[in-house]
Amino acid sequence: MKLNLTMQRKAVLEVLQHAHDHPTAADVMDRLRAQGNVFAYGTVYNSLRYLTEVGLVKELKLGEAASRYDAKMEDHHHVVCTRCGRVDEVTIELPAEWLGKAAQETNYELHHASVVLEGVCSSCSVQNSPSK
Amino acid sequence: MKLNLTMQRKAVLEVLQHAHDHPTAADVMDRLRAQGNVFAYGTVYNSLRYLTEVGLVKELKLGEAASRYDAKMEDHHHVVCTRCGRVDEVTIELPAEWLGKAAQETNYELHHASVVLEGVCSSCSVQNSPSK
DNA sequence: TCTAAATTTATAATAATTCTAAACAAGGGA
DNA sequence: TCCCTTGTTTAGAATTATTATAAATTTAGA
Repeated sequence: MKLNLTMQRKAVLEVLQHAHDHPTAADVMDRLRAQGNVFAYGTVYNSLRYLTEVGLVKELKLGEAASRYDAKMEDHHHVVCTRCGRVDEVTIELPAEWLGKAAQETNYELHHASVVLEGVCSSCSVQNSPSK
Repeated sequence: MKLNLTMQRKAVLEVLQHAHDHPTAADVMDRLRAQGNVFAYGTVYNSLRYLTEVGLVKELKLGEAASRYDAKMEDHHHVVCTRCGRVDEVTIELPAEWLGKAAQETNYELHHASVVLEGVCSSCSVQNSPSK
């Protein structure tokens, strides 16, 4: 099964590779449009699915409505700012020891771990606390 | 602001308290129906939101389409079986040291951490490996 | 070149959830 | 008690993200 990168798939991949954030499918669509590539919605979703399947991008489900996509393939975790919604990356790895304990507790054969942290990012915490 | 537990909210809460799994809104709806409580969908969602806001239940976003709800309030993490979709709990806590490093790396003020592990549960791994 | 398979497209469909407006209920004064 | 305000439930419409469908198009291989 060899890689079949059509021009639309290539364009989607490039958007993700040049992004320094974590765009949703709609974001990807917008950025393609901005550069003159008008594809059908289905094509963008299809491309994202294809690229995910062949392992060129990763789908992030961070508990928001929409999935985000990421071309950076090293395994990493994420922090979401509860004030502004910004998402940043956490590159340090979960201690193997902790994963071992979790596997033992649950009796699962673990394949993957994903941590979503929540907090307030530095720019939001500079502004005075919310009134609420 | 005092607690306002209407009978529908109470019924929803009770379903969650008696559940030993992690029901979705639709599951809650079904269980209510099964016991003769037919509420509007909006009401179930409303109740779940209210109960979450006052801190009696927790909304779990595990990367599936639908949110799951849980009346168990101690903080804990989850494992999802990639074969059968079953969800189990992980009660061990993330090492504070790791969280500290994450806070340092990201420069966030962290409030909450949620880990979603993926793997194969014991009953699925007993059955011979999938053909795929 | 011809054919079969894969892909794109536009659009319809689905699933989970929220919104809306009307009807209802409850509680606190006058 | 009656009235009024406020909050809640209800049914159904609306929204959002995503997937499915079917026709048209492209691609690759014989």
